[in-house]
Amino acid sequence: MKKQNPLKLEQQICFPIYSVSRLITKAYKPHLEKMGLTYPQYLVLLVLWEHIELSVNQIGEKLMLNTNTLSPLIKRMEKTGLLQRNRSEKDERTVMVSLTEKGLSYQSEAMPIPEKLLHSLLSEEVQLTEVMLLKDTLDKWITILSKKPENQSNNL
Amino acid sequence: MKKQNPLKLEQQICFPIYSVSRLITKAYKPHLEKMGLTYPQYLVLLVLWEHIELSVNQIGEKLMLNTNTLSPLIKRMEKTGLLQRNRSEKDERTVMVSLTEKGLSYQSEAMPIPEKLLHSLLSEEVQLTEVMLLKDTLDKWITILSKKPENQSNNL
DNA sequence: CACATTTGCATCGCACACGATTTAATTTTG
DNA sequence: CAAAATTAAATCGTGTGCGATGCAAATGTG
Repeated sequence: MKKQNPLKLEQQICFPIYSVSRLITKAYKPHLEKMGLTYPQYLVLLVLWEHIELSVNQIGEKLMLNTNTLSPLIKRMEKTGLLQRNRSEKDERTVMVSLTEKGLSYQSEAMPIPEKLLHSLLSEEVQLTEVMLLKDTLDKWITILSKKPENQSNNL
Repeated sequence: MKKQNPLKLEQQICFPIYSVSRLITKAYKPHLEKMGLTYPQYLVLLVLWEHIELSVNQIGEKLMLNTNTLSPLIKRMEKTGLLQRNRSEKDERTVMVSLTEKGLSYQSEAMPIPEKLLHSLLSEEVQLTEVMLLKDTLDKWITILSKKPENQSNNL
């Protein structure tokens, strides 16, 4: 009933999450590279399709990424013409990011991707309810895991 | 009942997995860096604690990583004295990897980590059964997702 | 209002991931 | 057995993640 050896790879919860995360990124790849996108770039587009304009920090909050990751990523996206960066007039420190026509236009092409991938996953083995349940569980975990970053001594 | 906009970040299953994966890695970090380990290095140790000796490819199969990721990673671990690399005598192409005394000795120190992190996650909100269920689901997904790598047109 | 602190972004360094290519050793085939 | 094909690692280039640091603008404080 109890775990015999907590260090056995098969018994760890961390490894499946790590692997599935990479496998899903890999599944997105063929669809995204038609648009010249990487998976994190696609995530940035997702939030910008929902918001006309966001600062680098605001994008970072939504994706839980810091500027040290986002700054170069956004600059690469600017270089490929997906978005534009503008210093805020109110606060010169802030860089506001907004999509170009090209970035906006990719929305229609990207729209069917998640559904398509979900469909190819669904089968007798995997029901939609299971996917929804998984998502609910993970969302809850995100809340818990991102809550205690300062409690270094005992956090997960 | 149905998804209204499949491109909404909150409705995507991919993003929670991606985020939880990174959050878990972050949770491991303070424990692992006491030993000077990164998370992928810890994974390599996990499989080598279960097997006296493995080739680079065999480690890659278990962790689903290719040699272009593993070769430098393993070399870094060799440099820090965790393991040794030896060309196989039977097949000069194969590099056999085995732990040093130091690499073996880290097992006892690493043993309590997964349990400790699991414990800090468990609460009224998160029951052990939920964790087990999540793991079962993810394991099933790994099987499905890693099955059709050549079917590029329609895979997830 | 001067000065210390905070904030937003960028940069640097390091360690993955991973597609693509290279090199060397082994196996297959004619 | 020699040439072709396959295989195991390594290498290269690009793009993340992320801790640490730097810098300039904004804010707080006396």
